[in-house]
Amino acid sequence: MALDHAILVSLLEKPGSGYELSRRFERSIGHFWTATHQQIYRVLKRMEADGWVDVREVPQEGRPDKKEYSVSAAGREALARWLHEPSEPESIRHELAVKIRGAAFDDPAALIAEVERHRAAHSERLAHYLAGEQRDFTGPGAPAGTDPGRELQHVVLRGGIAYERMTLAWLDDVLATLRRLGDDPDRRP
Amino acid sequence: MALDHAILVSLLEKPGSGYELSRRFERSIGHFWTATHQQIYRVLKRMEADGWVDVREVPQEGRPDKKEYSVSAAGREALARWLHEPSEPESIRHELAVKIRGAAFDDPAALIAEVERHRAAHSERLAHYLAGEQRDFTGPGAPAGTDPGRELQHVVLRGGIAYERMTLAWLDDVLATLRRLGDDPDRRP
DNA sequence: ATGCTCTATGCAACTCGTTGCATAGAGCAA
DNA sequence: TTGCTCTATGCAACGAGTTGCATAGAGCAT
Repeated sequence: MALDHAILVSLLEKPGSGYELSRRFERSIGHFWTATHQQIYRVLKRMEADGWVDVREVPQEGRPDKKEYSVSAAGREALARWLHEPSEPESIRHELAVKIRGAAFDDPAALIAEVERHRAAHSERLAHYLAGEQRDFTGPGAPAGTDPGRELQHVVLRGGIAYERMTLAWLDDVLATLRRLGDDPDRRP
Repeated sequence: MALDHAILVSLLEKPGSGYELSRRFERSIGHFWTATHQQIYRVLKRMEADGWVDVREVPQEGRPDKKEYSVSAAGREALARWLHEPSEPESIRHELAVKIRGAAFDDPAALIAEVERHRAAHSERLAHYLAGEQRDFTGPGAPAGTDPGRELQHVVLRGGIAYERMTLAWLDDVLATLRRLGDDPDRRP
C-alpha cells in the first residue's frame, strides 16, 4: 500500500487537490509510481478519514472549486513510520519479456515492429528526463544550492535516466537477436 | 491479464503441474513476472474451462498425485493473438524511489541501511543470473546450437543482467548522495 | 510420538487497481 | 448552437493480486 505514501510525499513537496495530484502522477511521480484519478480520490478520502491529511475548500474563478489537501502531523508520522520499515526489493513485471520468450512458439520476426514501438517510447522518455534534468538541476537556469529535497529528487531522476538508457541498449540487443533469427533460421553452422 | 500468457509460455517450454509452475515463477519466469500459487491455480482452472490447456492426471509414488497441464491448440492460438496485439510500455513502480524522495521529510541517513539491504539483494540476483547464464548459455558445459527458443531465453536473461547491473550502479549513487546529505547538512557554500 | 518440511491442491476474504460512466461550469472553435 | 476540451469530483462494477487457512500423505529428525 505504497500509494498512500507516494501521495503523502507529493503533498509534502507541494499541497494540492486530487486533480492536481492525478496530473503529477502522469509526470514526475508517475515515472516511478502510477495511479489513476479514481485511485487517488479514493485514497485521499481514506486518508482524510484517518486524519493523515487536512482539507481546505478553495473557491476558484472560471473553474470549479477544489479541495486542497495538505499533510497533517499524523500523516507525517505515518510516513516516517513507513520510511523506517524495511521493504522488499521490487519484482519486475515485464510483459515484453514474456512476449519475447513466447515468440519462440510463433514468428519471432513478427515481434520486431512491437519492440521498435517500445524502443521509440523509451527513447522519448529518456529525452523527457534529460530535458527535465537540464531544466531543474544541471542547466544554466537551474536553481543553485544544496537543498536535500532537490538532491534526492535529482538522484531519483538519475535512476530514471539510467533505467531508460539500459532499456534502450537492451531493446537494441533484442532487435538484433530477432533479426538474426528471422534472417536465416536454417543455414547455420 | 498477462499472467495467462506467461503461464502458456511456460507450459509450452515444458508442460507441468500448478505446483511446478509456482516453483518456476519463483525462478526463471519469476524474474520478469511474479505469481503466487493461488493465482496460478485459479488461472489454470479458468484456462482449462476455456479450453486453452489440457489436463492429465499423473499418479505418483511417495508424493501426492498431480495434474499435468499442457497447452492445447486453442491455447496456442490465444497466445499468438496476444503476441500480435500491441502492448503498452511498462510503467515502473519503484517503492524505494518513493522512500528516497520521502527521506527529504525525515532523516536521509536513516535510509542508508535500507538501501544497502536492497543493494545486497540485487547483487545476489546478479550473481544468480550470471551463474545461470554460464550454466545454460555461455559456459563450457552449455548446449551448443542455435535453437530460437534458447536464443530468446538468453536475450531475456541478458536483460535481467543489464537491469541488475544498472540498479547496482544507481544504488551506489543513491548511497553516495545519502551519505553526503548526512555528513554536513549545514556548512556548505 | 511429536513436530518439521516438502509435495500438491484448493477455498474464502480481502485489498489494490482499472474501466466505464456521470455531473457540471468555462472556454473555444466550426 | 453544437460539439470539444479542460478543470474538478465522484459512484459502481469488475478484475487482478495478496493473505490466511485447510487438507493430506511422505520423509526425516529429536
